[in-house]
This record gives sequence, C-alpha cells and structure tokens, in this order.
Amino acid sequence: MKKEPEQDRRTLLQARDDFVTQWGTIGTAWGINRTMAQVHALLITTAHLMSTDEIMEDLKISRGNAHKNLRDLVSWGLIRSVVRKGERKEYFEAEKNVWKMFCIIIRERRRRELRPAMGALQECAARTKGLKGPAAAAFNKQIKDLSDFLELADNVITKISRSEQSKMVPWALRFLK
Amino acid sequence: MKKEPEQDRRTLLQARDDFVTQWGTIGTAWGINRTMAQVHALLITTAHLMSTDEIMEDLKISRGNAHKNLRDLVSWGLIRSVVRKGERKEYFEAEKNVWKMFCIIIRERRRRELRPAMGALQECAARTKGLKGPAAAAFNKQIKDLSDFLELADNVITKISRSEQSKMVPWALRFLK
DNA sequence: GCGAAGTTTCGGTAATTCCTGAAACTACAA
DNA sequence: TTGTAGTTTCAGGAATTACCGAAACTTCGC
Repeated sequence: MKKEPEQDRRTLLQARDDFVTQWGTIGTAWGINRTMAQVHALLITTAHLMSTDEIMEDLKISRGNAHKNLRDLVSWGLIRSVVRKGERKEYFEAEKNVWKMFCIIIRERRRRELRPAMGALQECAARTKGLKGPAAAAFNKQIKDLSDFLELADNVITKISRSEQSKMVPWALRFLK
Repeated sequence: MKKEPEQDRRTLLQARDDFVTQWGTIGTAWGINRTMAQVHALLITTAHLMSTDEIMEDLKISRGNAHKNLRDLVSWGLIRSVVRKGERKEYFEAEKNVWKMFCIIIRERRRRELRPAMGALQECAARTKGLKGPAAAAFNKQIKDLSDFLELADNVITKISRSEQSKMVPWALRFLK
C-alpha cells in the first residue's frame, strides 16, 4: 500500500495538518466555526471514508464537538454519511468537487442569511413607503436601493448555483478578458 | 424643517432603529462585528454628518467602542471623516451608493481574507508537489483544484470591483435571462 | 504655558460562542 | 433480556471576542 518513503509520508501528513489549520482560519473569517471548517478540510483531503472516532482522533476534539459539526456539515450538504453494509458504524465522506462545493456554499448562505435579510429590509421599506417629508423619502430610497441590490444578487446567486461547472468556468474566463 | 406629522417622524425613527438592528445581525452572520455594522447602518441612513458623540448617543455605546468601530469603517473605506472648517470636531459620512459599497466590501474581503488564504494554499500545494504515491497525488490535486478555483474567483472579484455600476447591473440583468 | 475640546489607548470585565465529558438513549445480536 | 456498539444530548467550564470607562495624549486658542 504505502510504497512512498517514510519521509514523504510525514511531509504529506504535515501538509494536510497545515491545510486543516488554514481552512479553519479561513472559515472563521467567513463566520463559520473553526471546528466545522477543520472537519470539512480533513474530509476533503482524505481519500477514505472516516468515522467519528477517527476524526476525533485526528483533530483531537471531543465526541460531542465532532458529532455536532458533522451534523452541521451534513445539513449544509457538504458531506454525506454512509453506512457500510453489515456495519453499524457511521462513516463520512465529503463532496470533493470544488465547483459543487462552491455552489452548495453560496446556495446555503443565500438561504440562511441573504433571504432573511431581504425580508427584513423589504418590511422596513414598506413601513416607510407612504411617509411625508424629505428625511423619510431619503431613508426609504436608501433602503429600497439596498433591497433592490440584494434582490439582484439573490437572482445571480441562484442562477450561478444551478449552473454546470462546464458552462460557468469557461464563461468566467471569457468574462475576464 | 419638519413639516411631516409627529406620527410619521416616530415611525421613521422606529424604522431606522429596526434597520440598524437588522444590519447588525446581518453583519454578524458575515463575520463582521455587530457594532461596526450598526454604526455603518446608522451612517448610511442619516442625511447629515454625524459626530462621534451623536453616534454614541444613538446607539448607546461607549466612546471607546464608537471610536474603534469608526476607525475600522474608515480603514475599510466605507465611511469618510470630514472636518468642517473652523471646527475641531470630527464628523463622519458614509458612502451611500450601494454599488460602490458592494465594490468596497468585496475588494477589502479579497485583500484581507482571500489573498492570504490563496498564499497558504499555494504553499501547501508546492510542498506536496513532488511527493510519490497515490495519497500524495490525490492530496496535491485537491489542493491544486481549490487553489485554482480561488484564483479564478479572485480575478472575477477584481474585475467586478473595478467595473462601473452602469455597466455591470444591466449586464447582470442580461445574464439572468 | 495653560486650559479647553477633542481623540486615542488600554486594563479589566462582560457577553458570547465553543467545547468537553459524561450520561442518556437507540438498535441490534446473542 | 441483557450486553454491546454506537449515537445524541446537555450542563457546565474554557476560550474568545467585544465593550466600557477612565486616563493619557494631542491640538489649538489665548
């Protein structure tokens, strides 16, 4: 199985560790909890299925923590749980295709964050619609502008997240020219 | 100045308050501290220039807190400080154009978060480039895929953030069809 | 140089978010 | 039904992050 020299194996493990750490930091900057991002990083860079225990072991985290973050990742759709027949243990594997990952993430963030925000904004716009006076008009316009922009963004995200990589990536490259 | 009935004025203040709260929540979800988002919300929905004291008063926050978040907003480029001639007080005003706001935000996030992440990833890819064995190859490919994707995203963001609203928005609308 | 007006810094505390470890629960096989 | 392997829940503790308030500092007019 492992023909590569011991040295290489260690470099690889080290690199993966670093990647896991990095991904955790990146996640944090985007408002995603560090452990969740790390579990994800681990799963996308591991060829074989992993059990909860293996993940706990690798990341040195508690069962409760591992469990919660695995559930969250499943609910995002970024990983799947699989049960090998004849076994009772639950294993996990990640969606490894980067484009699909990206689509899942933007779609979920849209659903969880963008849409509620849009609702709130629209409500705010509606409530100040009929008010008289320049201050009210200015406020209403500002909210309306924001709301319209978010709606446009929402539509763009929806469209992109439904597209095929094979269409979008070449298209993006052309766009850049 | 205020011809609008008292009732309307109160509705407006209430709506603005709600908007400030909402924007704070939204910011939080995107990894931005609540107060910073609230100060921003306040400034984009207020016609006149605001002083630190007025902001402290409106949001019921301390001077230190107000100060820090105003500085942060200035460093993002989302607000400007202006000094009225003859006065020593510092006043603030926000960039109110939604498209420009959007460009500032994506450009800054790119600079602060995307670029460092890309650097780390590339380093990770480089270190595992020459390693033998299927595990190493798979790892390297996955990192490379991610890295390439981020680079594409980086370029797209750069291009968009330099575009004019008058070009991009109609274009986006066409894209949606 | 001194006082007034305003800005900045910072140590301590409060609030939030995250994590652990253990217990409760579930499903299954003998 | 009891034992075993595994999953889920949750109360408290740990760690992180944000906030306050006061003191130090800066700038400027007199």
